[in-house]
Amino acid sequence: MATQTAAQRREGARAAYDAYLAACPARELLDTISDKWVSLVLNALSDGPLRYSDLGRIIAGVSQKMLTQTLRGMERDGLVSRTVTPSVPVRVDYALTELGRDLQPLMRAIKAWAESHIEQVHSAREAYDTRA
Amino acid sequence: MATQTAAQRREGARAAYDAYLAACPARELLDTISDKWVSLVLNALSDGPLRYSDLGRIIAGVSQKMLTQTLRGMERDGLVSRTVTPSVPVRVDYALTELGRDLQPLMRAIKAWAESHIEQVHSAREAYDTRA
DNA sequence: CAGAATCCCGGAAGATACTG
DNA sequence: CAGTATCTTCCGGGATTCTG
Repeated sequence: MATQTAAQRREGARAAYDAYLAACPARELLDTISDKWVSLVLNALSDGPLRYSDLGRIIAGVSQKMLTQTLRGMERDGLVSRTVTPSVPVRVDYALTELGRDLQPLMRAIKAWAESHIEQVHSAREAYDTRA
Repeated sequence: MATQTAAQRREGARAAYDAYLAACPARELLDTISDKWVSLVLNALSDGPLRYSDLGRIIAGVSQKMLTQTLRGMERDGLVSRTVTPSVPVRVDYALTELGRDLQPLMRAIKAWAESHIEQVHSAREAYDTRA
Protein backbone atom coordinates (compact mmCIF):
# COMPACT_ATOMS: atom_id res chain seq x y z
CA MET A 1 0.00 0.00 0.00
CA ALA A 2 0.99 3.62 -0.46
CA THR A 3 2.76 5.26 2.42
CA GLN A 4 0.57 8.30 1.84
CA THR A 5 -2.87 8.72 0.43
CA ALA A 6 -3.53 11.41 -2.16
CA ALA A 7 -5.42 13.36 0.47
CA GLN A 8 -2.48 13.25 2.84
CA ARG A 9 -0.10 14.44 0.19
CA ARG A 10 -2.42 17.31 -0.75
CA GLU A 11 -2.82 18.18 2.91
CA GLY A 12 0.93 18.48 3.33
CA ALA A 13 1.24 20.55 0.20
CA ARG A 14 -1.53 22.81 1.35
CA ALA A 15 0.11 23.38 4.73
CA ALA A 16 3.43 24.21 3.12
CA TYR A 17 1.74 26.52 0.66
CA ASP A 18 -0.23 28.28 3.34
CA ALA A 19 2.97 28.91 5.25
CA TYR A 20 4.61 30.23 2.14
CA LEU A 21 1.69 32.49 1.35
CA ALA A 22 1.46 33.83 4.87
CA ALA A 23 5.00 35.10 4.47
CA CYS A 24 4.31 36.70 1.10
CA PRO A 25 4.25 40.48 1.43
CA ALA A 26 1.92 40.95 -1.52
CA ARG A 27 -0.57 38.55 0.03
CA GLU A 28 -0.45 40.35 3.34
CA LEU A 29 -1.08 43.65 1.64
CA LEU A 30 -3.92 42.29 -0.48
CA ASP A 31 -5.54 40.69 2.53
CA THR A 32 -5.41 44.03 4.28
CA ILE A 33 -6.59 46.44 1.63
CA SER A 34 -9.19 44.15 0.17
CA ASP A 35 -11.05 44.28 3.46
CA LYS A 36 -14.20 46.25 2.83
CA TRP A 37 -14.02 48.24 6.05
CA VAL A 38 -10.31 48.91 5.82
CA SER A 39 -10.62 50.53 2.43
CA LEU A 40 -13.58 52.59 3.60
CA VAL A 41 -11.75 53.81 6.70
CA LEU A 42 -8.71 54.60 4.59
CA ASN A 43 -10.91 56.68 2.35
CA ALA A 44 -12.82 58.37 5.16
CA LEU A 45 -9.63 59.46 6.88
CA SER A 46 -8.01 60.81 3.73
CA ASP A 47 -9.41 64.27 4.40
CA GLY A 48 -8.15 64.43 7.96
CA PRO A 49 -8.66 62.93 11.43
CA LEU A 50 -12.07 61.80 12.60
CA ARG A 51 -13.60 60.67 15.86
CA TYR A 52 -14.86 57.16 16.40
CA SER A 53 -18.50 58.21 16.21
CA ASP A 54 -17.88 60.26 13.08
CA LEU A 55 -16.37 57.26 11.37
CA GLY A 56 -19.38 55.21 12.40
CA ARG A 57 -21.69 57.77 10.86
CA ILE A 58 -19.75 58.33 7.65
CA ILE A 59 -19.29 54.63 7.03
CA ALA A 60 -23.00 54.15 7.27
CA GLY A 61 -23.47 50.40 7.39
CA VAL A 62 -20.73 49.40 9.79
CA SER A 63 -21.41 47.76 13.14
CA GLN A 64 -19.56 48.90 16.25
CA LYS A 65 -17.86 45.56 16.43
CA MET A 66 -16.48 45.69 12.92
CA LEU A 67 -15.47 49.33 13.18
CA THR A 68 -13.52 48.73 16.36
CA GLN A 69 -12.00 45.55 15.03
CA THR A 70 -10.98 47.23 11.79
CA LEU A 71 -9.45 50.24 13.52
CA ARG A 72 -7.52 48.01 15.91
CA GLY A 73 -6.09 46.03 13.04
CA MET A 74 -5.12 49.14 11.14
CA GLU A 75 -3.55 50.63 14.23
CA ARG A 76 -1.59 47.44 14.74
CA ASP A 77 -0.36 47.55 11.15
CA GLY A 78 0.71 51.15 11.63
CA LEU A 79 -1.81 52.55 9.15
CA VAL A 80 -3.75 54.72 11.58
CA SER A 81 -2.99 56.41 14.87
CA ARG A 82 -5.36 56.47 17.81
CA THR A 83 -5.40 59.49 20.10
CA VAL A 84 -7.36 59.48 23.32
CA THR A 85 -8.33 62.78 24.92
CA PRO A 86 -9.30 62.00 28.53
CA SER A 87 -12.10 64.53 28.81
CA VAL A 88 -15.60 63.72 30.01
CA PRO A 89 -16.92 62.07 28.01
CA VAL A 90 -13.87 60.53 26.43
CA ARG A 91 -12.81 61.62 22.97
CA VAL A 92 -10.88 59.41 20.57
CA ASP A 93 -9.47 60.59 17.27
CA TYR A 94 -8.20 58.46 14.46
CA ALA A 95 -5.83 59.69 11.78
CA LEU A 96 -3.75 58.23 8.99
CA THR A 97 -0.09 57.68 9.78
CA GLU A 98 2.63 58.39 7.27
CA LEU A 99 2.49 54.75 6.25
CA GLY A 100 -1.24 55.08 5.77
CA ARG A 101 -0.77 58.12 3.58
CA ASP A 102 1.96 56.30 1.64
CA LEU A 103 -0.64 53.75 0.75
CA GLN A 104 -2.95 56.24 -0.90
CA PRO A 105 -1.18 56.51 -4.26
CA LEU A 106 -1.41 52.75 -4.62
CA MET A 107 -5.10 52.82 -3.75
CA ARG A 108 -5.58 55.50 -6.36
CA ALA A 109 -3.74 53.39 -8.91
CA ILE A 110 -6.03 50.47 -8.16
CA LYS A 111 -9.06 52.70 -8.45
CA ALA A 112 -7.80 54.12 -11.74
CA TRP A 113 -7.21 50.69 -13.25
CA ALA A 114 -10.61 49.54 -12.08
CA GLU A 115 -12.40 52.50 -13.56
CA SER A 116 -10.62 52.30 -16.89
CA HIS A 117 -11.15 48.55 -17.32
CA ILE A 118 -14.45 47.86 -15.63
CA GLU A 119 -16.31 48.17 -18.90
CA GLN A 120 -14.28 45.36 -20.42
CA VAL A 121 -15.02 43.18 -17.42
CA HIS A 122 -18.72 43.92 -17.54
CA SER A 123 -19.03 43.22 -21.24
CA ALA A 124 -17.01 40.03 -20.82
CA ARG A 125 -19.45 38.94 -18.14
CA GLU A 126 -22.43 39.75 -20.28
CA ALA A 127 -20.97 37.80 -23.17
CA TYR A 128 -20.24 34.87 -20.88
CA ASP A 129 -23.71 34.89 -19.33
CA THR A 130 -25.67 35.20 -22.55
CA ARG A 131 -23.73 32.67 -24.58
CA ALA A 132 -24.65 29.04 -24.07
CA MET B 1 -42.73 55.26 19.90
CA ALA B 2 -40.20 55.60 17.13
CA THR B 3 -41.31 54.65 13.65
CA GLN B 4 -38.01 52.85 13.23
CA THR B 5 -35.70 51.21 15.68
CA ALA B 6 -31.99 51.92 15.55
CA ALA B 7 -31.47 48.43 14.19
CA GLN B 8 -33.93 49.04 11.38
CA ARG B 9 -32.28 52.27 10.44
CA ARG B 10 -28.85 50.64 10.42
CA GLU B 11 -30.22 47.78 8.38
CA GLY B 12 -31.49 50.19 5.74
CA ALA B 13 -28.21 52.03 5.68
CA ARG B 14 -26.34 48.79 5.32
CA ALA B 15 -28.48 47.67 2.40
CA ALA B 16 -28.01 51.00 0.63
CA TYR B 17 -24.30 50.91 1.30
CA ASP B 18 -23.95 47.37 0.06
CA ALA B 19 -25.67 48.32 -3.15
CA TYR B 20 -23.40 51.31 -3.55
CA LEU B 21 -20.29 49.25 -2.91
CA ALA B 22 -21.35 46.51 -5.28
CA ALA B 23 -21.35 49.10 -8.06
CA CYS B 24 -17.93 50.47 -7.10
CA PRO B 25 -15.34 49.43 -9.71
CA ALA B 26 -12.48 49.56 -7.23
CA ARG B 27 -14.34 47.22 -4.90
CA GLU B 28 -15.05 44.80 -7.70
CA LEU B 29 -11.42 44.75 -8.65
CA LEU B 30 -10.21 44.34 -5.09
CA ASP B 31 -12.66 41.54 -4.47
CA THR B 32 -11.30 39.80 -7.54
CA ILE B 33 -7.58 40.17 -7.18
CA SER B 34 -7.53 39.72 -3.43
CA ASP B 35 -8.79 36.20 -3.93
CA LYS B 36 -5.95 33.89 -3.03
CA TRP B 37 -6.47 31.51 -5.93
CA VAL B 38 -7.06 34.24 -8.49
CA SER B 39 -3.74 35.86 -7.79
CA LEU B 40 -1.98 32.51 -7.90
CA VAL B 41 -3.54 31.57 -11.22
CA LEU B 42 -2.69 34.99 -12.59
CA ASN B 43 0.89 34.41 -11.59
CA ALA B 44 1.06 30.84 -12.84
CA LEU B 45 -0.23 31.81 -16.26
CA SER B 46 2.11 34.76 -16.64
CA ASP B 47 4.68 32.58 -18.39
CA GLY B 48 2.27 31.14 -20.88
CA PRO B 49 -0.76 28.83 -21.21
CA LEU B 50 -1.17 25.82 -18.96
CA ARG B 51 -3.44 22.82 -18.80
CA TYR B 52 -5.93 22.27 -16.02
CA SER B 53 -3.87 19.55 -14.42
CA ASP B 54 -0.69 21.60 -14.68
CA LEU B 55 -2.33 24.46 -12.84
CA GLY B 56 -3.45 22.04 -10.16
CA ARG B 57 0.09 20.81 -9.75
CA ILE B 58 1.81 24.19 -9.80
CA ILE B 59 -0.66 25.71 -7.38
CA ALA B 60 0.07 22.94 -4.97
CA GLY B 61 -2.58 23.32 -2.30
CA VAL B 62 -5.66 23.95 -4.39
CA SER B 63 -8.65 21.64 -4.44
CA GLN B 64 -10.35 20.73 -7.70
CA LYS B 65 -13.44 22.58 -6.64
CA MET B 66 -11.62 25.84 -5.97
CA LEU B 67 -9.47 25.60 -9.09
CA THR B 68 -12.47 25.07 -11.31
CA GLN B 69 -14.50 27.73 -9.55
CA THR B 70 -11.64 30.22 -9.77
CA LEU B 71 -11.01 29.56 -13.45
CA ARG B 72 -14.71 29.88 -14.26
CA GLY B 73 -14.88 33.22 -12.52
CA MET B 74 -11.78 34.49 -14.24
CA GLU B 75 -13.05 33.31 -17.58
CA ARG B 76 -16.35 35.08 -16.93
CA ASP B 77 -14.50 38.29 -16.09
CA GLY B 78 -12.49 38.01 -19.27
CA LEU B 79 -9.16 37.49 -17.53
CA VAL B 80 -8.42 34.03 -18.89
CA SER B 81 -9.40 32.09 -21.97
CA ARG B 82 -10.37 28.44 -21.96
CA THR B 83 -9.54 26.26 -24.94
CA VAL B 84 -10.85 22.74 -25.25
CA THR B 85 -9.07 20.29 -27.51
CA PRO B 86 -11.48 17.40 -28.11
CA SER B 87 -8.89 14.67 -28.17
CA VAL B 88 -9.09 11.50 -26.10
CA PRO B 89 -8.69 12.19 -23.31
CA VAL B 90 -9.83 15.78 -23.41
CA ARG B 91 -7.31 18.55 -23.15
CA VAL B 92 -8.10 22.00 -21.79
CA ASP B 93 -5.71 24.92 -21.89
CA TYR B 94 -5.98 28.14 -19.97
CA ALA B 95 -4.23 31.35 -20.96
CA LEU B 96 -4.29 34.99 -19.98
CA THR B 97 -6.36 37.25 -22.18
CA GLU B 98 -5.22 40.73 -23.12
CA LEU B 99 -7.21 42.06 -20.19
CA GLY B 100 -5.48 39.58 -17.92
CA ARG B 101 -2.09 40.71 -19.18
CA ASP B 102 -3.16 44.34 -18.73
CA LEU B 103 -3.64 43.57 -15.08
CA GLN B 104 -0.08 42.42 -14.57
CA PRO B 105 1.57 45.83 -14.22
CA LEU B 106 -0.89 46.68 -11.46
CA MET B 107 -0.18 43.41 -9.71
CA ARG B 108 3.51 44.18 -9.94
CA ALA B 109 2.90 47.63 -8.46
CA ILE B 110 1.07 46.07 -5.55
CA LYS B 111 3.85 43.58 -5.07
CA ALA B 112 6.45 46.34 -5.19
CA TRP B 113 4.64 48.47 -2.61
CA ALA B 114 4.21 45.46 -0.37
CA GLU B 115 7.85 44.50 -0.54
CA SER B 116 9.12 48.00 0.10
CA HIS B 117 6.81 48.68 3.04
CA ILE B 118 6.36 45.31 4.68
CA GLU B 119 9.15 46.01 7.13
CA GLN B 120 7.33 49.05 8.45
CA VAL B 121 4.19 47.02 8.92
CA HIS B 122 6.01 44.25 10.70
CA SER B 123 7.82 46.56 13.06
CA ALA B 124 4.58 48.43 13.72
CA ARG B 125 2.97 45.13 14.66
CA GLU B 126 5.82 44.18 16.89
CA ALA B 127 5.64 47.53 18.64
CA TYR B 128 1.89 47.18 19.05
CA ASP B 129 2.11 43.65 20.37
CA THR B 130 4.94 44.17 22.82
CA ARG B 131 3.62 47.38 24.32
CA ALA B 132 1.26 46.55 27.14
C1' DC C 1 -8.30 14.21 -18.08
C1' DA C 2 -11.28 17.70 -16.60
C1' DG C 3 -14.66 18.49 -14.28
C1' DA C 4 -19.81 18.19 -11.58
C1' DA C 5 -22.55 17.10 -7.45
C1' DT C 6 -23.03 16.47 -2.63
C1' DC C 7 -22.15 16.78 2.25
C1' DC C 8 -20.18 19.10 5.95
C1' DC C 9 -17.58 22.08 9.24
C1' DG C 10 -15.10 26.30 11.15
C1' DG C 11 -14.75 30.79 11.33
C1' DA C 12 -16.16 35.48 10.21
C1' DA C 13 -19.53 38.93 10.87
C1' DG C 14 -23.96 40.87 12.62
C1' DA C 15 -27.46 41.62 16.60
C1' DT C 16 -27.97 42.56 21.25
C1' DA C 17 -26.89 43.97 25.79
C1' DC C 18 -23.78 45.88 29.06
C1' DT C 19 -19.82 49.32 30.95
C1' DG C 20 -15.99 52.82 32.36
C1' DC D 1 -18.75 58.55 23.98
C1' DA D 2 -16.27 54.69 22.87
C1' DG D 3 -16.04 50.75 23.35
C1' DT D 4 -16.50 45.21 25.31
C1' DA D 5 -18.81 40.66 25.76
C1' DT D 6 -21.68 37.07 24.20
C1' DC D 7 -24.62 34.57 21.25
C1' DT D 8 -25.98 33.03 16.82
C1' DT D 9 -26.27 32.66 12.12
C1' DC D 10 -24.49 32.16 7.58
C1' DC D 11 -21.60 30.49 3.97
C1' DG D 12 -16.94 29.88 1.85
C1' DG D 13 -14.16 26.20 1.12
C1' DG D 14 -12.42 21.39 1.75
C1' DA D 15 -13.24 16.23 1.35
C1' DT D 16 -15.40 12.83 -1.13
C1' DT D 17 -17.61 10.54 -4.82
C1' DC D 18 -19.16 10.11 -9.54
C1' DT D 19 -19.01 10.96 -14.92
C1' DG D 20 -18.49 12.30 -20.15
